[in-house]
Amino acid sequence: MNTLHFNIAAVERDTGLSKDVLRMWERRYGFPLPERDANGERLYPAAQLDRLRLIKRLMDQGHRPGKLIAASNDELAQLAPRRSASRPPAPAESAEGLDELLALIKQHDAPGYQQAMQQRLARQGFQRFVQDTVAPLTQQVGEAWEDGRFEVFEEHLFTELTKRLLRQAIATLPGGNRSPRIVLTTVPDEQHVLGLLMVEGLFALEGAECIPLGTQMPLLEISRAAVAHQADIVALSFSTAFPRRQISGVLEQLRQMLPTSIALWIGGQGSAGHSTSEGFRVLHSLDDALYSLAKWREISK
Amino acid sequence: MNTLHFNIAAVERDTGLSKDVLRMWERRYGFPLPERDANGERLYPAAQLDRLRLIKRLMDQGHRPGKLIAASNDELAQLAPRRSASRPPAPAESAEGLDELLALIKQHDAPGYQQAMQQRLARQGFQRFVQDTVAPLTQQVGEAWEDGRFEVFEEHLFTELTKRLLRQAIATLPGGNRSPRIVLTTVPDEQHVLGLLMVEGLFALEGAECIPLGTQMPLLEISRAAVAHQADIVALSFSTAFPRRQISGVLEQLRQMLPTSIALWIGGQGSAGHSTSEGFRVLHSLDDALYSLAKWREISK
DNA sequence: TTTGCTGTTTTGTCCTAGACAAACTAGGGA
DNA sequence: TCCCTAGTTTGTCTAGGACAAAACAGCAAA
Repeated sequence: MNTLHFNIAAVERDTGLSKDVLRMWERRYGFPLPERDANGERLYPAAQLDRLRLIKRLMDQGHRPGKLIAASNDELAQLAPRRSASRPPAPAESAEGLDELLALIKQHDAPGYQQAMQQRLARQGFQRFVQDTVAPLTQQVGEAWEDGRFEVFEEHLFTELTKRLLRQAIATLPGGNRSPRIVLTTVPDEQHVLGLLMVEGLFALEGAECIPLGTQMPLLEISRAAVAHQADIVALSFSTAFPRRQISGVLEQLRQMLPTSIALWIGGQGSAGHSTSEGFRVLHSLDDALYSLAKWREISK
Repeated sequence: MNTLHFNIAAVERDTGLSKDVLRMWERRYGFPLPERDANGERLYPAAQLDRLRLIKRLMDQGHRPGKLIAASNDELAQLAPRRSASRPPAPAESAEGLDELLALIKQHDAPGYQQAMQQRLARQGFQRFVQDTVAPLTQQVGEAWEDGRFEVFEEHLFTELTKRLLRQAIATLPGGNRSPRIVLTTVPDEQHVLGLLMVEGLFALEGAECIPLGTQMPLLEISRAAVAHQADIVALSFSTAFPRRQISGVLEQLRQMLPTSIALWIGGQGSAGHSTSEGFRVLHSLDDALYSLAKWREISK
C-alpha cells in the first residue's frame, strides 16, 4: 500500500511550478527527487509536494529557490513568520475591527463575516468601506497567508465572500454613464480580481461607465473589446503571483495592438516597480486611481 | 517594421495549446511553422495565431487536429457553423425571449441586459429563472461562441454579468442552515464557475448550507476545507474546456484524500460520459442535482 | 442492421540534456 | 552613499525520442 503519489502534471497544478522548473530543480539541486513508475515517469510523494508548496510560498515572499532548497525543513519553518517582526501590523486607525473580521474567517464563520462586512459597509459608506476595510483586510489576509497563519482554503473563502460583497455593492450603485468608459479585466494567467473590483467600485461611484470583462482575457480580445465598446481606458490588474518577467512583454504587446487613443492603466501589487511610461500609466494605490480619473477628466475636457 | 509576433509562451496563453503540443504539431504536421528570432526561438506571426485559435475552437467541438490542420482556411470556415443544421435551436417554450437577451449582449448593452435579466428573475422566481433562463442561455451562448457568432470578449461579458446576477440573487436568498453542508469549488485549470453558481443557488433555495470556495482549489486544499467545514458533500464542476484525460485522475486522487464519510458530487458538461461509481456521483442536469439532494436527505435521515 | 470485439492510427504528454538571456548579487570606484 | 560592472543564479527555450490512452476502422456475430 503506497501512500499518495502525484505525477508531474498534478504537481504543476497544485504548486504552480511549471514542469520545466520541476525537472530543472531536480537536475540542479537534487530536489525534488521523485520516484519513478514502471514507465520511468516521475511520481512525487506527498511529503515532497508539501515541501514544494512551502518553498513556493517563501519564493513569492522574495526568497530565492537556491537558498530555500538547500535549507532544512526546520530552517524553512523559521523563515516563514518574519513579517510581524519586519513590518508593523498596519496603522492602528484602520486596523480597527479588522482583527475581528480575520477571526471570523479563521473560524470559518461565513454568515458572521458577511454580516459584519455588511454592517461596516452601511456604517462607512462605499468609498471608505473599500479604502479602509476591504483594501487593508485583503492586505492582511495576504500577509497571514504568506506567514502560514491562513490556509489556502481560508484565503479562498475570504476572497470569494469579499468578491460577492463588492459585486453586490457595485450593483446597487447608480449606474455610471458619464465618461470615461473603462474596460476592466486581467490578462491570461492572472486570476486575481479583488483589486480590480475595488477600483471598479470607486470608478463607478465617480460615475464612470465600467465594463467588467472578468479575468484572463487573451490580449487580442482585450483589444477587440476595447474597440467594440469604444472604451477610453483599459484597466488591468496584476497580483504578486503573476510572473514578473512576463509583465513588460504583455504590456508592450497590448500597447501595440490597442489604438493609441485608448489609455492603458495598470494596477495591483504586481505592477509595483514598473513606472508610468511608454504608453501606459501605473496606478500605485486606490487614491492614485481616483486621482488619475480626475486628471483624465480634466485633460479631456 | 514587422507586424506583431508572439513567442511560444504568449501563444500558449492565448490559445490554450500547450508548448509541447505546439512544437509537436510543427514537427508532425508542419503547422504552425513560426519564424525564428536571432536566438533560434519561435516567433509566431498573428495570422498563424488566428488560425490556431480557430482550430482550437473546432477541436473543442469534437473535430480532430489532424484533419483540421490539413484543411484549407476556406474549408475550416465552412466547418464552423454546422450547429444550426445538426442540432435544433432549443425547445421553443424556453427559448421565449432568449434571443432578445442574446441580442442585448451582441449589442454590448450591459445595462439593458442586466435589467432584462432582473425582470425575468422577478417574474419567474429564482428556481425557474435558473432552469429556464440562465441554463439555456448559457448553453446558447456556448453554441454561439463555438459557431463563431460570438466573440470571446462577448462571451466573457455575458459570463461576468450573469455571475453577478446569480451571486446577487443568491445573497438575497434566506441563508440556508439545514443539512447537508456542501462545499462548492472547481479544481485547478478549471475556471468556469457559472454552472456551480446555478447549483449553489438551487441548493441554497432548498435550505442547504453552501460554502462557495471560488475556483481552482488545489486538491489537497479541497480536502482540508471539507474537513475543516465538516462538510457532507463536495461538489465540483467541470466544463468542456477541461482536459478530458485529467478528469478521472483528479477524481481518483481527490477521492483518496477525502474522508469516506464525505460524498463527492460532479457536474457540468465536462463530466458527461463519466458514470456514477467508485465513490463519486455524477449530476447530469440541474434536475438531477435537486433529485440527488432530496435523495441524500432521505437516506441520511 | 446493429452490436461488440480487435487491431491500427492518431494524439498528447512525458523524457533527457544542452543553451542562453534576464534577473539578481556582490564588488569596486567615484 | 550611490552607481556601474562583472559574476552567479534561475527560468525558459530547443531538439528529438518514446510510449500510452483515445479515437477510429474493420470485421464477426447476433
